[in-house]
Amino acid sequence: IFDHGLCDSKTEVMEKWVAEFFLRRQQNPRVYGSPLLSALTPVDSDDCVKLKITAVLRDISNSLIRGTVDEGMLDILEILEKLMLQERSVIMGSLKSAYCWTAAECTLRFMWPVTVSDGFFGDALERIWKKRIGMLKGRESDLVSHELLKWESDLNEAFEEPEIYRKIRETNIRYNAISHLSQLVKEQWALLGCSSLESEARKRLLKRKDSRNRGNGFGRAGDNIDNIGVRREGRNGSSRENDNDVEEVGGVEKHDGADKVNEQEQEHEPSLNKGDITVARELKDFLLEIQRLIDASTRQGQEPDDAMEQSNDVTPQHDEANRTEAEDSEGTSSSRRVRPHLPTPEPLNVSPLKKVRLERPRPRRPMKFWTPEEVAALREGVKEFGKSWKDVKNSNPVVLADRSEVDLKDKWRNLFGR
DNA sequence: ATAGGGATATGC
DNA sequence: GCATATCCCTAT
Repeated sequence: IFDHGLCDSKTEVMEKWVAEFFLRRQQNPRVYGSPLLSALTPVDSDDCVKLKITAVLRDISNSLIRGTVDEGMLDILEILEKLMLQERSVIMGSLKSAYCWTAAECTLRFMWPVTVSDGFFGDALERIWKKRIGMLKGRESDLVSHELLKWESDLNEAFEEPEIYRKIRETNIRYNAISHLSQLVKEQWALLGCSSLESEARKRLLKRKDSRNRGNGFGRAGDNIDNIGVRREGRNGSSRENDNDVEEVGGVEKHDGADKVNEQEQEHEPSLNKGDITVARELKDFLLEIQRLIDASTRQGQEPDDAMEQSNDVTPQHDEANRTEAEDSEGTSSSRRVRPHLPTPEPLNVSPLKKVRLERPRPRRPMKFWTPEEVAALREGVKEFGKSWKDVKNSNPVVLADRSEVDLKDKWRNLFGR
């Protein structure tokens, strides 16, 4: 930072980088995007939009981890849409679908009573579909998709027709909402690419390499460098969820064997490699230390520490790694790494010698003939999605509520097959 | 997840 | 008994 003469705004830059670091850490569902951002000094530059998107994605991920899909999620999705508009990028299909199914799920929550009149379904329709989505329509938002309009009409119908109400009530909307949201998050993380810290590290690494090469008389063309940087950013960014950033800085050179241009050069410069890894490791230790402090101050009165450690981190490997490194940085200054101890896995019972059926065969589901309406829905669906029965069912979940994907396939077979 | 074979229900 | 529709099981 100092080298780049950014002293004036150095706090801001630092804050942004640290914020970005925390927001991108997957194993940390205790960091909340919007509060973290609002705690920072307000800056409104272009890269700030990127940071805001990162914060929004963190919030969505957190909600998904907790398993909550509520109207707060709709708020977040609307914010994401606005941010995308600011970035002048297109509103993607995944965002539209996610919004649509989330809205449906939010309405479904109020359909727990058996009949319409007993509950708050009417209120939900009013609040979510009339007011909220009415606003979207008002500003001609791209979030208003065909899918969304279809749901709107289906739900309005359900208000009048008890039969349709029942069918929607029994549809597993939640599953669809969650998968669309996951898909959205995945796409967006990929689109964001690598973190500021990481791209800065790459820039400086390449710069150093370049100056060395010139000294050695290799003389790689200068324009090469930018190309390499850009290309890598794209590729890495799209193939990755969000990992620990610092680790990546250290690993930039290590797990990068695919890039032929650099492969040979690396072997000639082991010292550069080593230095960078050391710096990255130190930085990581510092950040872990900071995080440990934050955790200690936010976790008061929530749960006993031990339980926290185990329940919050998703994978046991990460858990172990974090703990040992944290101990290193606070305890003795030796760089000795403690081997993780993992429990011996339970042996799986996979003997193929005998396949016994423990459960008695299930009673056959009562037969129901296909109504012309259902057949029409099936035809429409196949016209649009082909033989992707999952999509066909989703294209009209209300009419096809009583039919499984296999049923659709079977019906199509006896309509046109063989 | 999907395709195909097969079992069971329905209608004549 | 036969044809057709629906539902179930399982290999890919």
